[in-house]
Amino acid sequence: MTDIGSIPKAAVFRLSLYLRELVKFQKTGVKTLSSAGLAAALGFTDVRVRKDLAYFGQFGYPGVGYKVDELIGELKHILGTDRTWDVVLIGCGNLGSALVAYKGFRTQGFNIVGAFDADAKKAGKALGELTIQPMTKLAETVARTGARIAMISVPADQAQAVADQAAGAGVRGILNFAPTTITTPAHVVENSVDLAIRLEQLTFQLRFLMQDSED
Amino acid sequence: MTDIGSIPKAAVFRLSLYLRELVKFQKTGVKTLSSAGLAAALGFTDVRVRKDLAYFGQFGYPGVGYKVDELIGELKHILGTDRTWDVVLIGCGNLGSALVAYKGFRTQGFNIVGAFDADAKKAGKALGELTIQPMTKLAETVARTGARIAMISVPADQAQAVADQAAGAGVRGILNFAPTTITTPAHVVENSVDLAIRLEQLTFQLRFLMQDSED
DNA sequence: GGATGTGAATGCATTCACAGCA
DNA sequence: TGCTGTGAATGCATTCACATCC
Repeated sequence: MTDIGSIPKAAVFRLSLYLRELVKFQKTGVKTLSSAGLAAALGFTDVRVRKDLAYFGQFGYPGVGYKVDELIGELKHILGTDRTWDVVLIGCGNLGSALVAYKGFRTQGFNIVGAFDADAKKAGKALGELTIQPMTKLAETVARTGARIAMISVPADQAQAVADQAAGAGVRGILNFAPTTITTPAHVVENSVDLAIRLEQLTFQLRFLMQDSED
Repeated sequence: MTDIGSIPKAAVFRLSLYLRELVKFQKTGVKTLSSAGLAAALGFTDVRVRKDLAYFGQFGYPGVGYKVDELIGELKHILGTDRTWDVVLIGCGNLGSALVAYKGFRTQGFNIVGAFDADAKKAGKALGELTIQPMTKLAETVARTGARIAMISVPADQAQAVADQAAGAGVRGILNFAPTTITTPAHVVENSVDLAIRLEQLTFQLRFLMQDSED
């Protein structure tokens, strides 16, 4: 197996973009696609596509290109989405509710199998097809379902405590939507998505674009 | 004004993390902070913090560190959040509803001033304190409010059309939550957030961490 | 001919080492 | 002494040029 340390993180991210785009091509009946064709759809160069794929193996056919079905299978295998992943959600506020209802997870093989909230008053209430459970039930659900991923959408000041509980319950990957930095043990992978920061990055670019820099 | 082209994108992103962390320090009454102190809170090195800040100016005091209040002001100015930004939301499904309700935007100075949906049946319905409007009203609202940012949370197959309409209406920045690549004119900045891809990146790391690689 | 795959060169971000200031 | 700010060195990602194969 390829050494994960030698692979640029950016390349792995682009792999997901390639997969997303390939599925679109597949739906329109395209059977075979060149690196240049895939690159054009994403605004990249053909070399970048080939170099990214080359980190993981040789999937193409010289003179022909890539077989769409085949490459989709390979990318799913590499990214780990050739199987289903059970996920628990912690934090059932506005964002958490949207995450449960978001259909895009299911189609990618992510299955939310439990919803939890620290607020005891929420326990027992319905959230989509799930019933909100108190945090005391987290470990039990993780053990029973084998869920290895937690999505955290709690207020910033609770995020670290909740992450600790998730790690303690046996979760191995955390997607953190709380607007704060959290730390996890070495055997738990953590990724953060801060929506406000994403807007902030946009305003930075906008200030230059709009030349209203009054210094 | 600093040349935006010479500044690493990653550095700008970290600026947002610094700001977020500084506000936390401010709340606990910290008046002065060294680059090492700020770095430790985020798991970075002190040099990285200083180098990132140095792209934009000299904000520190040798032998002392950085004055928390002052640096917060500088970072907000750099990032463009020393003012309020009006934002329109396009796509009032689950995710869109959560975005409207998300309090984190308001506290960073982002104000959602209009909610739009292509589905005519949704027009007139309430969404938080807003009333959902048909897309035909988009240009008018953008012109009236001066909103320069659009958040797009529509299905993938509508995203490009909606982005075109937003650009046509005078929007200059787009935060795209639809799981697809969209293109915009040169004078419109675009950033994408694909929630499923974020999970996918996590499973990639997990497969290696959990050593269940069956090749 | 038309495409992939890859060593070599380039360019960019990070880290190192230290000058300079309070 | 303690800390910031920065030129120089390193390391990493991207691009270039081309060997290779259908």
